Amino acid sequence: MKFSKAYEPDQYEPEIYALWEKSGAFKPTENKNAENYTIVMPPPNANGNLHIGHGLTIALEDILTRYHRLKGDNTWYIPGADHAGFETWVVYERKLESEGKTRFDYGRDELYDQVWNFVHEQRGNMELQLRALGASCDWDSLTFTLDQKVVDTVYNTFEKLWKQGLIYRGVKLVNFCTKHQTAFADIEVTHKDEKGKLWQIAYPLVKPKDGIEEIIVSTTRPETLLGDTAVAVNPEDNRYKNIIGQKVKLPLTDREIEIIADEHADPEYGTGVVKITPAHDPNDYEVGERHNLDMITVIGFDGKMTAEAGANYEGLTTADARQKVLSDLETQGLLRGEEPIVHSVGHCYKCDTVIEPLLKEQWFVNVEPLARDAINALEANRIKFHPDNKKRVLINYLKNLKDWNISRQIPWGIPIPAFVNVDDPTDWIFDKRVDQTEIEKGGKTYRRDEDTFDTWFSSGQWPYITTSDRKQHYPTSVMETGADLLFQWVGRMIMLGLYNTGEVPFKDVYMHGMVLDEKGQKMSKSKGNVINPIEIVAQYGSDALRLGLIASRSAGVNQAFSSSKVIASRNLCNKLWNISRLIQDMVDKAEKPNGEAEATSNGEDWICREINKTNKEIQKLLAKYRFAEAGDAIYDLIWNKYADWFLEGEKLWKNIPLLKTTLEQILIMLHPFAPFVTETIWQTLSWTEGMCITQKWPSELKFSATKAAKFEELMIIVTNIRSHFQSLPGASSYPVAFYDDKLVYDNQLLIQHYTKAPGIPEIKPEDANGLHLAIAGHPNIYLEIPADIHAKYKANLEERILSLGKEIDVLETRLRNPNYVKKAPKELVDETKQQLETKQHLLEDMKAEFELV
RNA sequence: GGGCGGUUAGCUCAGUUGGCUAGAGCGUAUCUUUGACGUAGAUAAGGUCAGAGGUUCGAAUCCUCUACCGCCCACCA
Repeated sequence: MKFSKAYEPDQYEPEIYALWEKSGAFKPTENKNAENYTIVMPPPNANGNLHIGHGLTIALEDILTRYHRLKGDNTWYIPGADHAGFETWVVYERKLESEGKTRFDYGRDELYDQVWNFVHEQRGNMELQLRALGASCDWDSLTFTLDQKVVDTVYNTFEKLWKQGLIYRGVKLVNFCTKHQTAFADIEVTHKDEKGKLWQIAYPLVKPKDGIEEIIVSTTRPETLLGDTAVAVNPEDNRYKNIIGQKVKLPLTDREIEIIADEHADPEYGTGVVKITPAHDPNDYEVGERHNLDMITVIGFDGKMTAEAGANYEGLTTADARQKVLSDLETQGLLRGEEPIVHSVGHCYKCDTVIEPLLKEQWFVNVEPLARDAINALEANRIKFHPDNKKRVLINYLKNLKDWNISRQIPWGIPIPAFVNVDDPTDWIFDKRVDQTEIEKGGKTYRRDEDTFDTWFSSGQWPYITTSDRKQHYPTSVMETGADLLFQWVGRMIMLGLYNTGEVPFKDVYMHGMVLDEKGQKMSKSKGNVINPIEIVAQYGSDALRLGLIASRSAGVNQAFSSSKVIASRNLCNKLWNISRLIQDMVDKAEKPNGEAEATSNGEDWICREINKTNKEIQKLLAKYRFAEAGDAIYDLIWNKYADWFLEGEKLWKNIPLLKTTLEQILIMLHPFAPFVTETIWQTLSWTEGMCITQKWPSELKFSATKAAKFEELMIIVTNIRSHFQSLPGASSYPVAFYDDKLVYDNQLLIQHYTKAPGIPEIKPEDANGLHLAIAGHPNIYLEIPADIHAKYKANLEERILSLGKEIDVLETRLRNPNYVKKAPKELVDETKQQLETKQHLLEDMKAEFELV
């Protein structure tokens, strides 16, 4: 390969990825003396496309992976693919719908096979996209969430929980989507504020007491009245105290229900009287349990009124039933008013259907013991969180966690291995023969439960399932995922990990925030503001996307996508490409291109020092997951130090061995962040061997601290001269005269090269004239400028004297403060003194100059 | 109702044991047809670190309060 003028990522990226993959570089090494480093990828939807959030996920995880691989750890990045139970099901059901079919046209096994085929036809896209993002994961270890080993582990866990009595079947109020015909966990329900009405309805007392003939309840859902089994008032509410225990006649029915006392009724709200419908409201359900009330189901799973609602209402939708109930009450004179209110209503997060709380028999996990262990582990700091505050948030959540409904009524998932006796609905057994709808056991016939597991029940076991072939990699090193998955995923992995293995599933948790659109809005298909990572890769390159995504981003915080950062990153790749092109050119032209890399000039010592510094900094920052700062550090090194100063100077010196070594070090250090361009360069350079991905992390370069410091002085001189050249009228360059200055004397050529001054003449002190440069430590440097320009310069000098005076005041005030001198660290005080001294000298020089001009 | 973030340059944001002159990218201004790069180089302008109070020799950073923006959880008859 040869270096073209500009780096064009799309020409190299696919080949480079193939090179890595074929070479086996993604496989974990098994070096006994090395540490194990393991990251499990949050499995993306097997048949979906990656979104920008995946871009960030992969960038962060792959930086860690590549860094630890370079450091020599046995590094294992485990990819996954998610069957995405409900998500995929929704997509498939839509497909059925478009074909004029419904799920009820098929049996469960048939549907399962259909979706399986559907997913496998679509599959592979996501995996290609992961490759485009550069994920250096071990593809042979890819685990699909329906793989046999997943199912086996999930069944073992279920059986263990079952045997220990932590699994129970219960009738509870569940969040039910009548369109998708499935229940949801509380966390999966989206609440939205909506305008509604609060109706007042009179319930007549059966036997009027103390002049009270009726009580008025407030409700937003009149249709549920048909399922009322009590009316509640607050026990402290004096208005109703003496009618507690009385009966009221439930309108539109022939039932009589009791007035009960319960804290749930808020005397401040509405009339202070609440109708209780245990079968259709979570709070009422709790009241019902406390008071042992009947639970009458008046709304069915189809979203229509049941027979129990009465012949007048049976078969109506809830909306129609509401209208009818209202008009019937109106007719009977029991409707006493309505007022508009805003209240929050639960919706299905996929189809937006209003969630009905319905009574349903489901499998539940008793989470109390699991949560307790998880809380203990968290409080004992066995897992470190980034950002730290997420840990407390999680503990808080776990403390209030309710039992976990793990049944879902969708065919696409892991079947629940439970069977019920056909003759006894309370006789459930655990059995793994889920491929049969009916089994025989002990002379009895059992029918399979048609439900599948909640996705999080299986993915909550992900870390130990995926590492089962290399058990030394469990617990994993870090779980990196989106902050939105703290409860549903991270929390469950910790609970189930501890339960099953006794160990925490990972040592660190790093949670990234959401990637918002450029205006800071949440991305969504409906808003049309979605950014496709693969398009960015095509346009700017995979490395540019990564660097751009991690730039200026800190843990746990939602941040806007910034295309300017992506462009800046693309430019960095191009810069590095051209740096390499220049060095390759120098190598090609060199007479003796080989030899020991050694710093032989101030600038070389300086760059060695800076490379070492950046090397240490990157290590320190990555250990703390401070990706953005690590990226900044390497960016600054490459662009502002290596290219602008060191390489510019090397155009004169051409220390080929050092150029080669320093370039290699930079390529390796940047490789985790920008794998493609660094590898492409590595493969293109004439002298490098092997692959960048499998190099060793650079060791320290030798340098002289004194010489490095000298170069810094030189930089100040150069910058000062350049600044004058720009600001002086006419904006041209002038000879730089000096006397009695060894640094300038030794570096005349270099100064001329950096400043483009027409000459650097050494003069005698008595010949000194022109513009005197005020540079601390270098009092004898002059710009030889014409007299008229010199005069104009005076005003500028005056300003600078004033501002320097202010700086000196600040330092003096600080030193005059006895507490500062007493309490601040000595080094700091000494440093301040030193600064003051140099500035005072400088001021004297400038004042003297001012007199002269 | 409970909790968590955020408020720093025109824009998007960094800034973690409190300590040099508060940084980056983009944008802006001026200059540069330097044979690595114009996806470039050089120089520069631009900040009462949301507001008020406190702790400290010293606060963008720690504490208290306030305002505004965003998110999460619970509840909403």
